[in-house]
Amino acid sequence: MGASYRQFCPVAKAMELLDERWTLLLVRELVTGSQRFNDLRRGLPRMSPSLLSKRLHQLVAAGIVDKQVEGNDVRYVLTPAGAELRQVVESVGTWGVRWIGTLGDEDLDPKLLMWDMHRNVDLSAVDDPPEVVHFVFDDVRGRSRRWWIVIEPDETDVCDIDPERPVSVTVTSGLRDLTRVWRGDTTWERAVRSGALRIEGPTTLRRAVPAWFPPTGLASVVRPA
Amino acid sequence: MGASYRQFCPVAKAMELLDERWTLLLVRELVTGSQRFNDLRRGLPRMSPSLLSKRLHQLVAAGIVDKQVEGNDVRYVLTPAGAELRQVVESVGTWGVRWIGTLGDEDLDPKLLMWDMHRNVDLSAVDDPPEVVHFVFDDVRGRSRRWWIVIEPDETDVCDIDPERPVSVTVTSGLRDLTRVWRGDTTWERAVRSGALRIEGPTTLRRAVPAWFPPTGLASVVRPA
DNA sequence: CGGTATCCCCGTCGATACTG
DNA sequence: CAGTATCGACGGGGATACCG
Repeated sequence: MGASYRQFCPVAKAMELLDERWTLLLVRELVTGSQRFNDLRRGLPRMSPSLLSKRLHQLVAAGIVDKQVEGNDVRYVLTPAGAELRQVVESVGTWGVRWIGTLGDEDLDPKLLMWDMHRNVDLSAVDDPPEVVHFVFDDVRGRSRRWWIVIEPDETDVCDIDPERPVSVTVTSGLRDLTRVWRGDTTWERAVRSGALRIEGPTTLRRAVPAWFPPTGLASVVRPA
Repeated sequence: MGASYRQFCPVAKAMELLDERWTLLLVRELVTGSQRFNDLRRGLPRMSPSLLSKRLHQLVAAGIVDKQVEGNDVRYVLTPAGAELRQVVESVGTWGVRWIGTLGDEDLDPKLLMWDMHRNVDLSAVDDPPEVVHFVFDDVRGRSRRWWIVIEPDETDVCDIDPERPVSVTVTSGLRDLTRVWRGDTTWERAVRSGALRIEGPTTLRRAVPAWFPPTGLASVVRPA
């Protein structure tokens, strides 16, 4: 646990927990719905497993997370106290999206982007699954250049190796461009229009893609003029 | 500035700034209205001046604070971006007051309590200033035992030495008891009724005291059942 | 899959003193 | 009042390897 501020103020008491590195991002993952250790890791790829383990213990000790073990199955679930941290995550995210527009190159991560997009696919918007969306980042070299998001009727997977299934649509762009679309800094439409992003495939499907990856909560936050 | 999380997520980008120790408490002070270096210090007594200086520089660099110098007069004022952090401070405080009820002895601080109370006096509720409220913490020894809050028509001061002015009301309690009242963990009325807190003076004034120190925003947050 | 164990470095923070 | 200077300790956390 972080050092005490020695203040009775509720903000101080809360921050003793929340100002530790990674803690609120872990809560964000839990709020998003991840419950398993390795799913949490995927959302926090730069966090070491030992630190993740430590933070989970701290959150359990603080009454924010409940560790539910059933045989081999381990799940970390937010308690009522933890669930209310959603308001904190949202207010922080809203502020961040409004006032920190600039992303450094080191903030861009294809794997993380694909992981986040795939878990937010709107299955109800996909008329005729399965669909396979192939992403190509034309400014990335190596294994992270090409990705496939496979949308089944009731689940979605992401692959970094060719699943060898018929591709419905191919999306080609710079990594930063798709990231900005996903964050809501711009729209699919504007990105396509400007040439930053290309969608290839049958017209109906091309038009449907944006609906499969709908703006998440923070993406629709109004930006300052 | 804190280390990068290497994530495009707005929550991560925001927390790179906000998860550093003391930062959000400093923002809280600015949101509360303090603008001068030494006033900020009073609200953050355990923060070293060099660290306060460093954090202010960081906030200025981040576009959250504007340093306004006019001759000898230096003021730190929130920018529009900084002002919007009020939502973050409030959501964190709301969560804290609801889910972290337990205060350690080390969280209690008479000087900080008096500083916070004196700056939140509701002058409009004081019918016939000046009034002098004398506080006695019967479980504290030494210089921090006795305090005076002097309410003038248009300003309020706090003293730890006898101002030698006629005392209107004397409030006697344990340090924890008054802290809990001020935080809204209990009410003036309940504290008096239980005997934890004693108010002495003319009846009219005794009855008026709670209105002079009205519950601040967080104090009125509903607690979980 | 679901974690522990270890190890060491580097940076933060705290304390204190001091200046214009 | 409004800060800067210095300095040392400590421990957080990053990396990596490993276990059940």
